[in-house]
Amino acid sequence: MIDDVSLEILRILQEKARIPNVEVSRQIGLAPSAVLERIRKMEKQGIIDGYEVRLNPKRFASGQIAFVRVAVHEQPDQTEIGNQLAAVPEIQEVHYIAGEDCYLVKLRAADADALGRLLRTKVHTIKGVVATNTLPVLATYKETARIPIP
Amino acid sequence: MIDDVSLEILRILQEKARIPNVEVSRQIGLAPSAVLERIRKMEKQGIIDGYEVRLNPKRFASGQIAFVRVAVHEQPDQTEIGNQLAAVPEIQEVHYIAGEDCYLVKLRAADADALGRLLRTKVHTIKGVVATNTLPVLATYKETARIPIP
DNA sequence: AATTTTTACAGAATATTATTCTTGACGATT
DNA sequence: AATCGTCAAGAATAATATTCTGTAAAAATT
Repeated sequence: MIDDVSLEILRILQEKARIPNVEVSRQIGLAPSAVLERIRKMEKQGIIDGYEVRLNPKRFASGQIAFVRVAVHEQPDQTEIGNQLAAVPEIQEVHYIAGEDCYLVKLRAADADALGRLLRTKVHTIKGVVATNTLPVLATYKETARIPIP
Repeated sequence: MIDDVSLEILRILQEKARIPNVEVSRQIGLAPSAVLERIRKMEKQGIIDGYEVRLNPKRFASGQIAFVRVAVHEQPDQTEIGNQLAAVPEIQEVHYIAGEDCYLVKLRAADADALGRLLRTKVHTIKGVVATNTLPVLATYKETARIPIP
């Protein structure tokens, strides 16, 4: 369904989206129209979700990262709580962890105060949920995630 | 140094990089040449690090996510270990955690075997380092990070 | 305060690229 | 063999990027 040529296109776009189509076609040795066709197809199929700018976290950091473990007490619907957490703009990632029966949430907050406020007003207000363990990040060596723009 | 107009440009590119420059200029009501000038400037300043394709993790997932806590025993140079972890291609993120004296590493592996092999061959071979706690992810509700292409 | 310097932006001209359309080749299906 | 669908090349046209020049406002310098 997705062949080596399309994978190669994805690899190129992963490094440098926003380069012209002809440049991609030159790199993989295909006509521009053919490459365009493949890209449009993957966009339609939902494989390609979009394109985004990669910001330098050291030059453009709005707040510090923290990982928060979120425990679930009552669980009427597991999926529902995940979606509610995902809806909080400050929360970058929501993962449900095997074995630990909790979510691991990655977020950004300006400082400790903002983090506390965020947990109180947007996390603990979700029914049956409590943040049990916060891991503030001191330094980041590699991060490919989207950085929120204020 | 970075004003509201540039922030607006970043917001647009965050949602949809790879839209034409003229479209950006239309949305913020500025001439294309002016927008281009601002973008090039931010690229030079290192605020913009690049552009990448956003892949749909549900449609295009190569392996499962896992978070691994990596403890540091000997520490000749803290930064050096962070960089060594960051150099492993399968590792998506490397964060140094306050208070816990460890790294929190996010990675992707095809299955449990591949995860074990990865830890044995590429993590434990780093001197003074040991993976203490692996949190396999069962479900992900939100993720903005880069997905590795096989 | 006057002058220079820098910065931001518009507008036009040219170079480059995107997009569409047509065509042909190849494989699979009937 | 005929038909269908897929894939890709090539040409033509539409759209866009990029560069250049000029101008006005803001900073910096004297």
